[in-house]
Amino acid sequence: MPNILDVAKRAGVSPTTAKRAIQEPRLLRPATLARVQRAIEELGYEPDQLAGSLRRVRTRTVGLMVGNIIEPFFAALIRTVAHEVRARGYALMVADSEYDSGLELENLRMFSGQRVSGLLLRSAFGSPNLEYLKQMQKRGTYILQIDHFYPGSPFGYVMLDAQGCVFEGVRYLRDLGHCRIASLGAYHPTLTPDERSRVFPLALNAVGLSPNPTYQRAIPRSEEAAYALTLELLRLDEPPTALFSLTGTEAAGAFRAVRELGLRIPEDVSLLTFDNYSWTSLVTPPLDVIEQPVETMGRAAARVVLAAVEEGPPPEPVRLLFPGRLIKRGSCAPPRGVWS
Amino acid sequence: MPNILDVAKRAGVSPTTAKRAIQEPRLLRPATLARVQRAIEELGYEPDQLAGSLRRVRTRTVGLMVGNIIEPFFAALIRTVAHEVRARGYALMVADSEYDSGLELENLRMFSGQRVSGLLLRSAFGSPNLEYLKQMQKRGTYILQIDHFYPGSPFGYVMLDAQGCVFEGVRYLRDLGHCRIASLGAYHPTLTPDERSRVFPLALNAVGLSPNPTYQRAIPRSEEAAYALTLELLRLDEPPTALFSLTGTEAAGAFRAVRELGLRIPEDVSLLTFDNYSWTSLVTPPLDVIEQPVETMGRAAARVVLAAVEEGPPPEPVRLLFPGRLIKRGSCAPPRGVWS
DNA sequence: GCAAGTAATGGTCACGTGACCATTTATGCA
DNA sequence: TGCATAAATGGTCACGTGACCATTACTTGC
Repeated sequence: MPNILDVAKRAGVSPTTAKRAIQEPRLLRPATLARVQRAIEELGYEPDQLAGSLRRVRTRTVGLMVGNIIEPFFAALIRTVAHEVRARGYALMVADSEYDSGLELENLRMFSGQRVSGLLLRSAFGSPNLEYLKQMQKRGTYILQIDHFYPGSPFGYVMLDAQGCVFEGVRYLRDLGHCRIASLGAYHPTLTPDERSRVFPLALNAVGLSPNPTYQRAIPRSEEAAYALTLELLRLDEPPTALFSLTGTEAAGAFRAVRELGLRIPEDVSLLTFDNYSWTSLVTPPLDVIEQPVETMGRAAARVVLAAVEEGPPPEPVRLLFPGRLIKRGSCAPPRGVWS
Repeated sequence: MPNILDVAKRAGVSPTTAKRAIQEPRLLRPATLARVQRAIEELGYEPDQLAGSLRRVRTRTVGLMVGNIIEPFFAALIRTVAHEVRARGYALMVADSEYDSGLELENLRMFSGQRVSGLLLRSAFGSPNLEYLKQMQKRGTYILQIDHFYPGSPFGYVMLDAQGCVFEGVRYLRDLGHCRIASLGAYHPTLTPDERSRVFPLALNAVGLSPNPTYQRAIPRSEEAAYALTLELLRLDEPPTALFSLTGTEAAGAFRAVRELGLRIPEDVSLLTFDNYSWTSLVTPPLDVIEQPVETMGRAAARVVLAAVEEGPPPEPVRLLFPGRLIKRGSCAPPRGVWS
C-alpha cells in the first residue's frame, strides 16, 4: 500500500509538498501540483486516516448508539446521520444497546477504544453509565444524547418535544370524549424512565382526568410486552376506551392484541400511537399517529456533533426540542355510548 | 489520556510488561500482574486501537454497506453483524449506498481510508465499482458480498437461495390455478440486475407458463415504484391475477395500490411477497410471504469475514446459499372463476 | 545587478502501539 | 553452592501521518 512518501518519491518532491497537493493545493505551483497528482493517480494513493488520526489526536469517526436498530425510527436516524457525517469525510460506527446498560457499556468501551471524536447516544435504561461517559467526555469525545436524556444530564440533547406531543395526544382523545385512557406502559424509575410515560399522568391531569392506577403498568417498550399489556387492559372489568402507544413498535403489539380479542378499532377501542411507521397507514383502519421529524432531528444532531468536534464544544450544552405532528386517520373515535 | 507508558511507569514495570498484563496475563507473575492491573484501574487506561492498528497493519474495524438502511431486512442484518463483530472486539462502520453506484464508490473510499479489515457489501446496481473493489482487495481488505453478487464476481457471497424461492413461489401460485402472474418488476441488465427478477421468467417456464411481455417492466425496488407499477398492471385489459413482489418494501406499495383500486385480496388478486416483515401479518388479509433467514445469514457472513481477516482468506471464494421459507397466511387464493 | 520580500518547497519528529529480540531473575538439580 | 534452564521482564524501533520550523527559488523595485 503506497504512502505519501512513495508519492513524493515518484513525483520527485518532498513528502511535505506531496501532502500539500491534497491538503492545500493552492500553495503549489501548477506544474508541481500536476506532477504530484499524477503520482497519486498512478500509485492509487489514498491517505491513511488511521495514521492521520493518531497524529491529529482527533479521529474522523463518529459513534452512534441506538436502542434498537430494527426500529424504523432508529433506522432512519442511522441513515440520516450516516449521510450527514460522510458528507464531511467522517465514518459512522454503529452499535445497538438493546436498551441494556450492560451492553451499552461494552459498546461504549469499543467506541472509546476506537477513539470516536463524537458520540450520539440514545442511552439505555437501567443504571446509567454516567461515570464512564463523563470520562469519555473528559478525554475529548463530544457526547450528545438523542431521543432520551438522563435527568440532570451534563450532556446536550436533541429530542422530540415529548411533553408537547403527549399533552396534544391526550387532549385529542379527551376532546373525543374519552375518560378512560391508558398509556402503553407506565413510567418506571429504572426500567423505563422515559419522558413520554413520565408526563402522561400530568397530561391526564391537565384535561381534568386522573390516572387510573390499574392501567399503570411498567413494561419494556417491545411489541410482545405491549401485546400482553393490551390483552390485560382490555380484559379488565373497566377497560380503557383509548390506548396511547408510546412507540411504534408497541403499536404493532397493541394492534395484534385488539384484533385477537375480536374488538374493532375505533368502535370498541381507540388507538393512538407515536411514530408514523409505514405499516400504520396500511392496516384497517389506518392508525392515528404522532409523527416524529426523524430526518430533521438526525441532521441537526449530526451537525451539532460535527461542529463541536471541529470547532470545539459549545459553551452551553445544546438542548434542541422538535415538535411532533398529529396525523388523524381514523383509529380514534368517540367512545361507545358517548354521543349516541 | 493515559497511555501504556504511563501505566508502566505507575506500576514500576517496563511498557512491554504492562502490555502483557492485557494481552498475555499468564506470562506475568501474579504480583506483577496485580500491580499493573491496579495502575490500569487507577489511570482508567484503555488501549488505543488506532495506534495498535497502525502498527499491526490490520484494523479492528469492519465495514458494512447496505442498499437501504430503512429496509427491515438490512436493519436486521446490521444488527446481527454489529453484535457478532463486537463480540470479537471489532467495531462496525455502516454506510448506505441507496443502490447507487456513485454513492457506493464514495462510501467505499471512506471505508478504504479508514482501512477496514473486512467489508460486507450489498452492491449497488448500475456500473459496478469492480476495479476499486479489486484494488481494496489487493490491499488486504477481505470483501464478501451479501444479498446480491456481481455476475462473475471474484468475491465470495452469502445470500438467499433466490432461485429456489422464486421457483417455489411461482409453483405455489401456479398450483392455485394462476396463469397470469406478474413480478414487481422485471429484470434489467443495469437498472436491476438481481437474481430474483432474472429467474422469474425461468420459473414461469418451469410450470408451463410463458412470461407476458406487457407485465415485464423494470422498476427500482421502491415502495413508490411498486405502487405505480401495480396500478398500471391491474388496469390492463388482461391484468395479472397474482402479483409476486420481490421485496418487502415493494409489497407495501402493491398493497396500497390494490386497496386504492378497491380490489380485494385474495378474491380479486393474489399477493405473494419476499420478506416476512412485521406489518405483513397485521394487514387484512395477512400476507403470504417468503421469509429470509436474516439472522442466520448475517451471523454467517460476519463469521466468514472475521475468520478471513484473522486467519487469512479461504482458498476458494465462500459461496453460501440459504433457503427461504414460504409462509401461507391467506393473501393467495385461486383466481376468480377457476374453481367456481 | 542586487537587496528585500514573498512564494514554494523541504526536514524532522512525535502520536501509541506491537513485533522482535535482549536481558534479568527464579527454579531445579547435581 | 553452582550451573543450566526456564520463567519474567526490558529495550528499541517502525507503522504513516501532520505540525512545526527551516530552507530555497522566484519576483520586484531601484
